[in-house]
Parts: sequence; structure tokens; C-alpha cells
Amino acid sequence: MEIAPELLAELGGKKEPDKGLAALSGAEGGVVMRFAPNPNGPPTVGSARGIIINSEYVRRYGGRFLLRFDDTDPVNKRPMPEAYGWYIEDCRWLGAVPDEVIIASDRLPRYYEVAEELIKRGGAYVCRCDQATFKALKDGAKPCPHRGTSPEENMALWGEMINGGLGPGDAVLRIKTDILHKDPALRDWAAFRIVTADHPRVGDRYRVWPLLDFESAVEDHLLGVTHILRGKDLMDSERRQRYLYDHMGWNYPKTIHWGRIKIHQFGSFSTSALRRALEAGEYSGWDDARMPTVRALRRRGIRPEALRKFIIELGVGETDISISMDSVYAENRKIIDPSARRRFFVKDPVEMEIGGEIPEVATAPFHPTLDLGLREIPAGPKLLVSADDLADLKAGVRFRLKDLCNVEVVSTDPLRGRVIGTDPHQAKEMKLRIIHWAPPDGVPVRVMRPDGVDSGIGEVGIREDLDRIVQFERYGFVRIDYVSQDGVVAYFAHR
RNA sequence: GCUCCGGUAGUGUAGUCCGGUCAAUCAUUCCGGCCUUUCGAGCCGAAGACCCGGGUUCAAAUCCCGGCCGGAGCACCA
Repeated sequence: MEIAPELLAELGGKKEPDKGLAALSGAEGGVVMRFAPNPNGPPTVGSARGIIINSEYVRRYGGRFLLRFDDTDPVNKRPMPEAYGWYIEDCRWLGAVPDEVIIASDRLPRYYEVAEELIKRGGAYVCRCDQATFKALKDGAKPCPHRGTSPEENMALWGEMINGGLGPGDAVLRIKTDILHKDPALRDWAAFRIVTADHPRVGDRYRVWPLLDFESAVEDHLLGVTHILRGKDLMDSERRQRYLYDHMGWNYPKTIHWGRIKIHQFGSFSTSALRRALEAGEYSGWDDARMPTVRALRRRGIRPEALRKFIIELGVGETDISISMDSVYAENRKIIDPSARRRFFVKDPVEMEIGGEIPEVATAPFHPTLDLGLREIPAGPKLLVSADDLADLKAGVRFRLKDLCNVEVVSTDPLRGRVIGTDPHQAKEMKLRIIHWAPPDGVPVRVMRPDGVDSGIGEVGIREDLDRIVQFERYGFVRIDYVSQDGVVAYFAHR
């Protein structure tokens, strides 16, 4: 009996309207979304999530994707001048070219205007309590003595903050919320403080700097952001910022939160912690094969499409997640396999002397199933095989040297063998195991892996594959990173 | 201490708002088989989950209450 195909199609079509990413409410007319990092290091896998999801929504609904640098702390989270460019570069690589780049440290005068308006409206006041005093009052739901200061007086004090009459720690500008709010985290939060340290971009031009909740809230309004995607650690920010929006008569954007992300292969990391480790000499650079940065993945031969697919499938849940790179690797493998040339790389090589009629050269395909052409590998009576393949080798054991010949082990110490044939079909009939090999005068190769460094010898043709992603047969996919007279450096992607 | 979130297979994820079609989706991982001159790719198959306890209801993964577990905020950091 035949089932009507149109019915099946109807059933199938019903269940998957939005595979991957959930629909955004209120996005039908287009969206404006931003990714707002602090440029105190290069983008990590966590940043990639922000870049990819935001830009993906913009792609889906139409609108604008903004990259905004929230670089308003010259001290604790001091921006790195190079990092601004790194973000733009990595966004581009991830297929998320920003429609506009905004740098908060360029826009202090706008923030001052909003601050002054808030003061005039009685929505902000200059607080001269020291930090501990204010905390005690706040925790007790008591207003501080400065809360009732008149707008005129506040404006004068604000002027002193800006012109130097007040020093660091002497005063902050607070946003008036509800001092009786049941959540102490929301009571009268600080919007500006005095910082006299130089800022890497604007030097000592300003001495009053906004804090994140103020800067972010004001920018989101100024830029017309419609939807904010942020970590759930910033859930209170929305509640705090709504007070500012109410004072100003603005409408708050829609918000979506996501939980913390932890990656098995990298553990938990923060840019600040990575920066310390790097400065302590634990890594060779931000693109060290062990780093959870976008640039490290790129160097290893991970393709942006694999990362995109992976991250979009993760979605935006509020639960904290602990994920494995395995899914990224699986995606990547599918992408690179068809175009990755096959090469022989012998890890921890051991010399083997082979008697009999050994071919002078092996001709091997660059790909087992697709026509990527052929390569020639010089062979001879002395060849290298990997120590890994020698573990249970005994005299009398037979195996095939891939694409070359079938041999029988004569002795293991020293390692000797003799040719028993060249026909691959013979090997198949005899069910021989197949191992790869390299000529003794091959090219030295070092493989930089997330879990260490492997060294060995590879076929010389690897020299031609600079910047290509290749598969070292029976070893894994790597990107050829560096080629010199002395040898080759490869970065390991995955098996 | 105060406050706020969350809890579906090993790992993620769909479904939860508007209870039934969920004996619960998809991916990855693991296991088995096929194929292959790679331990890669491909193909076939299998295993695996609604945190616990009450309640509402004809019916609960979905609604309510309590508990347990996990995370976060309470900075002159982002």
C-alpha cells in the first residue's frame, strides 16, 4: 500500500519551522542587534557565540549587526589596543561583518549629556559616601545623605567631578531607583566614577568614566538596538537599567539571556585569566594550539562554517552548559574531508630495513575516493615506520606498507623485513593490516596539538601544502602552518 | 544573609508559553555490521532522558505547591 506523499510532506513540514535558532518575538520588521565585548584580549569561543547568534538573527530578520567596544575601564579591564582589530578580523572570518563599529571611549560626551539630563530630572545624584558606607546603607534599605540633594547642587558637584575639584573615590554619580526594592542589587546603582588613569585610546582626556550599566543602557538606546542577547549574569542589569529608561522616557529593548558555557577540552576560562597565563609564558601566543580563541581554531584548520553550525545548534538556553568540541570537530571533518590531501606523517619514526625487490617509488592518490590527483613518494630499502605500529610486531608478522608493498617481519631488533609482494589485492586476501611509512630523508614535522607536541618525519610533498588543511593518514587532520629548510610545523585540528 | 534564574539520554538540543497527536526530536558520543590499500569519509543498525514528591485534570515533560541540585547578582569590573 502506498501512502500519499503529500500527506507525509504535510506531517513532516509541521514540526520544524525554525530548526536551530528559536524565533525572536517582535523581530518581523527587522532587528538591530549588537555584540559588545571588552577588547581586553582576542575573541574566544564564547565570543564566537555572541558574534554568530547576533549576526545570524540579523541575517534572518534583516536589519543591522553592530560591533560595540565597551572599553570604559582603563584600569581593571584595561583594553588592548590590538584587540579592537582582532575582533573585526574574527567577525569577518566568522561571516559576520559588522554594519557599524562603535567604540564607547569615543563617545563620552554623549554619556555626559544624558547624565546631565538625568540630574536635571532628579533621576541621578552625586553620592559622596565611601564604598563601604554606601553598601551598609543600601543593604539596610536606607537612603544615603546625598540622595535628597537638589538638581542644581548635583549639577555643581558633577561639574567638580569633571573639572577635577573631586578626586578618585571622592564621589560617584548614582541612578535613583527604589531604595526599598527587595533586591538589594537594584538599589541606587553607580553610573559614573572618577578614574584618572590613562586610557589606551583616549589618554587622559576624561577623568569621569561611565560604568557598564550606564554605558550599555545609553548606547543601546542611542543605537536603536531592538534585541539584546546577553549572559544571564547580567539579568540584574536589565532591571537596573530600566530605572534609567524610565527616568528618560525610553523603551527598553527585548532581552534574551543565555547561561555560562564551559568546554570540556578547555575547561572554564576568562579572557583575563588567559591573559595572565599568556604573560606568565604558559602559551606561545593567543593562537597557541591550546588556546580557546577563535584565532587558535583558525590556525588549527577549523572552518568558520563548522563553528557557525555548531553554535547555532547550541541555541540560546538559560541553562549553563558544558559542551564538547567533538561536535565542532565532526562538523569540520565533513567540511574539510573532500578537499584535504592525504599525506604520510610518521610519528616517532623507527627505521626498518627491507630486503627484496622494493619499488623505488610509491604512487598514491591524494584522496581515497575523490579524484584529487596522485602523488609520488620515493621509497627504498630503508624506510621509517611509527613506533606506535610496532608495539605487537613479531618476526613472521606480515603487513602492508600502504601504497607500496607487502612485507614480512624478519626481525624486530634491529627491525628488518622482506618484500613478499606488491599487489594490494594479495594484501586484502591475506587480511594484512595496513600501516603508513616515510622515506628516511623525508621532511621533519612537528605537530602542535591542544594536548602537546608530536614530532616525526613526513613525505616531502608536505612542503607544498603550506596553509592547506591536509590529512595525515591514520593520524588526523592538520593545517600546515610553517615550512622552512629545517622542516614543517603543522597545527592539529582533530582526528 | 538578601535576591534572581535554571534542571529532557554521556554531551548539547526540540517540545514547556496555548496540557492530549511525546511509548518524546535532531546532532554528537559510545557499541555492532557493511564498505574502504587510513584508525578518515560514506552506508546500515542498536543503546540511551522528561531531578524528586505531592496537587489540579478524563489526561502533565508541559499548569500549581514543596523539596533537592546547579548557576548568577548584591563593585567606584565587563
